[in-house]
Amino acid sequence: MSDDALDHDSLVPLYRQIAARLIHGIEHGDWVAGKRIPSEPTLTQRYGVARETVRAAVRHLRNTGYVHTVPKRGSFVLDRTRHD
Amino acid sequence: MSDDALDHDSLVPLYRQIAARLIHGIEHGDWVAGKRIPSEPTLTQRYGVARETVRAAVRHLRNTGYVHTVPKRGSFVLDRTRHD
DNA sequence: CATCATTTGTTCGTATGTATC
DNA sequence: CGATACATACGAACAAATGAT
Repeated sequence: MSDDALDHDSLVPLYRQIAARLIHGIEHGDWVAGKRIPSEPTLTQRYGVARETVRAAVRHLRNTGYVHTVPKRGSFVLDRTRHD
Repeated sequence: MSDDALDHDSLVPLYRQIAARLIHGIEHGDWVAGKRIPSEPTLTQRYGVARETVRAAVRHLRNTGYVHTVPKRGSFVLDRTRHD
């Protein structure tokens, strides 16, 4: 499930690569609407990057309407059915 | 209160323009001795510049004795009354 | 009710690479 | 070349709310 290693030499920033994997996972149904995506520490460890990088990725998901973040709770997948 | 947009075409570097605004704010009493000036992220957003640029501005304030910076806490206005 | 682990928020320090003037 | 500026990324530390036990 998109668990290939990140390409540290790519022109695509790490945070974008991670965002792409998360989006893929969401659209693939790994996490459905209302469910929480992995926490920052979890993603940090999974991808072997700094927390800031993970946060940038999640921020991207938030900005693109894939998730909403609840402080101290996590980021939850949004229902995109009405976002066409 | 010095909230005009920065002049990206000026001969005066952006970090100096930001420093000037901060100094103006300090001397104007926006932040008194002991109080913290806005954080780097806040200033970054407020002025629409890179963090490095903000850091250069704050470094200038530090070098000129306006503030002292505490790692992970912020930059605090110094009491300049006895610096004549 | 108290305690503890989890989780996101915030903040400064540092480094690298790129681009421009 | 040096100064300025942006983007990305890692590190470290503490705060504060939440939820489970």
